[in-house]
Amino acid sequence: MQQIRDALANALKAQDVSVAPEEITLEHTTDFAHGDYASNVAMVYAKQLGMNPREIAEKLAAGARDIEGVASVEVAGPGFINFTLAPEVFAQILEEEADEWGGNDILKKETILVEYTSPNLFKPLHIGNLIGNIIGESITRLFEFSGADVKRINYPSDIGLPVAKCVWGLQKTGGDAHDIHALGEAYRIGNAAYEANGKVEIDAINKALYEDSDAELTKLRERGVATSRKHLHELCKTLGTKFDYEFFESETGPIGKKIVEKHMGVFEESDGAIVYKGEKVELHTRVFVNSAGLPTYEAKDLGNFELKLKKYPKWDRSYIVVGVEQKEYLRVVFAAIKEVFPEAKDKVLEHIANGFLTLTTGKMSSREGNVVTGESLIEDLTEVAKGHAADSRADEKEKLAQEVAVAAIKFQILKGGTSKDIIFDRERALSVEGDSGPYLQYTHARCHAIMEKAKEANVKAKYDATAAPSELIRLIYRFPEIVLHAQEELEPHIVANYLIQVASAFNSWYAKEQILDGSTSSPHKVALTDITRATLKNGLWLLGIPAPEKV
RNA sequence: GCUCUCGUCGUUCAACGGAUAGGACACUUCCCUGCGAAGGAAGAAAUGCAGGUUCGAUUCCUGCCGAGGGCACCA
Repeated sequence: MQQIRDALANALKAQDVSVAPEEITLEHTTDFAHGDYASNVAMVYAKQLGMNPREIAEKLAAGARDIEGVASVEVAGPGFINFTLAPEVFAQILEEEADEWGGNDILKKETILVEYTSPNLFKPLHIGNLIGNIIGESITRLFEFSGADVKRINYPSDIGLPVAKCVWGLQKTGGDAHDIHALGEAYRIGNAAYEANGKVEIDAINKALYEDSDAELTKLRERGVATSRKHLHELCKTLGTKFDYEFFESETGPIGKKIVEKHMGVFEESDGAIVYKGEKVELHTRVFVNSAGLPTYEAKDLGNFELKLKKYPKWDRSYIVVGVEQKEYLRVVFAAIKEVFPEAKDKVLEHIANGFLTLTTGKMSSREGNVVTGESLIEDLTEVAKGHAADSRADEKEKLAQEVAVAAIKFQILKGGTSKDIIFDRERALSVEGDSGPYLQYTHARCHAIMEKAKEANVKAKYDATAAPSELIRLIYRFPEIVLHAQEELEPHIVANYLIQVASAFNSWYAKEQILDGSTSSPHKVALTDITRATLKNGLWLLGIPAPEKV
C-alpha cells in the first residue's frame, strides 16, 4: 500500500534516514492478530541510528499515525510496525466488477507467446505430458488476467526416432494407423526392437521419413499424425486448452537448417557437423546440423522461432514451457537465437521449467507398459467422481464428474512450485478431500447456492462498513496482490495455495454463522459470500480449473 | 570429472531474511431436528550434518552427506 510506504519514508526522514518509499519492505502479516501489513524498517535501521529497534519503531509509528485507510498502527515483537486497515477499505472491493476482480492491466499492450504441451505425437500421452499443458495453460491465464494478449502455441514432434519406431511397429503388426491404441502398441514394439536388433531397420525408416523417399512410409506417418493430433486435441479440450497456433517439427527442420547455413559466422564447422560454440557466452557447444547433414533439434528450434516471428511479428515476450532437463540445452539455443535474430536481442526469451513426474508406484516407462496415460487417469478420476455426483444438484452429472476429475489432477500438479518434481500419488489424486481442486469447487458451489437462496429470499448484498472486518474479507482483500505476485513469479502455486486459504476461511466462517438468518446483518453476510464466490471463481479460472455452479 | 537443481512432521506441499515454521493426507477425539458433512472444531508430529554472515537464517555463503538433472551429432 503506497500511502503506508510514503508515510514511513517521511517518518524516517525525520530521523535523518533518506529512503525511497519503494525500498521499504511492507508485507502482509502471516497472522491477522498482527494487523494487515507489517514493516521491519525499524529493525533494518536500528544499527545505523544507534538506537534499539523498538524505540525507533515507536517513533516511526508515531510519525505514521494518520494514514488514509489505516485504522491503527502498533509496534510489536522485536520492532515490527503493524498496520491495521480501516473497514472502509474492505467495503471498496465489493464495488469491483466481479469478472475482473483480482485482475490488473500492467501487461496491457504486450503480446506474449507461450509455447507449451508440445508432445511427441505417436507416443502415448502419459501424465508427464500433461504437466506442461497444465502449467502452461495457467501461466497464459495469469498473463491474460494482467491484460496481455497471449498466443497459445503448440509445437508437437511429428518426425524423428520415436515416429520411426512407431511406423516400424505398424508395419510389423499391421496395426491400424487410425487407431490411437494401435499406435501406442506399435511404439512399444518398435522401441523394444530398437534396443534389441531393429536399430538398423528403424534408422533407415527414420531417414526415409525425413527425406520423404518412400510414399508408403510417409503415408503411414501422416495417418498416424492425424490420429495422434485428433486424440491430443480431444484431451486438450477436456483440460481446457485451445491453441492459437500449431506447427510441427517436420516444418521447422528445413527452415532451421537454412538459417544455420546462412549464418556461418555464428555457427562453425567441427568434425563434419555444424555447431554453435556456446563457450563464447559461458555455455557449451551444441550440434545444430549433424555430420549427415540433418538438422538436429537445435536447428529445428531456430526454425520454430522464425515461424513464430512470421506469425506474430509484434511479439514482446516469448516463453517455452518444458521440462527442467532441457534447461542447459535451451540456454544455448536462446543464445544462438539472439545472435541470429537481432530483434530478439533485448526481449524476454525464457524457459519455464517444469519438474519431473514420478509415480509413487515406481518409475513410469512406456517400455514396461506401466504408463498412466492422461486419458486413463481422467477416466479413473471421473469414475470416482461419479459416485459423489450421484446425489449432486448438477443437471449434467457426466460432465460434472469430468470437471471434478480435471480439478483433482490439475490442483495436484499446480499446488507445488513449477520447477519442482511432482510425486504423483494416484490414490491421493483420486481423493476429493482436503486441499484439493474438488474442495475449491465444492466451496465455490456452496457460495453459489447461498447466493441463489439469497435471491429467492430477496436479500440484496450490502457490505456493512461499520462492522469489524472479518478474517475472511481481510484475506480476500489480498487477492489482487496474490495474482500479481503469481504472474511476476510465473508461479501458479501461489494462487492455488491462496485459494485454499480463502476456501478454508470461508468454510470456518460458514460453520459459525447463519448467513440467511433474516436479521439486519444478513445483507452484509451475503456480500461476503458473493465476494468469496467471485474470488474462487476467478482464482480457479487462473488455474485452468472449471468452476461449476452446482456440484 | 565439471556443472545445475533439490533435502522441512510418518507422507505430500507451503513459508519477499522476520514474530509461535503453515496447510492437507494418515492417526486420536468431537459436531448434521441450521443456507450443501466433498464440510467444521480440537490433539500429537518436521527445517540432513557442521561452520559463517546478520539485530534476526528453512531462506544467503562455505564444506560434508544424500537424491535427481545436464555436459557434441537423440529428442
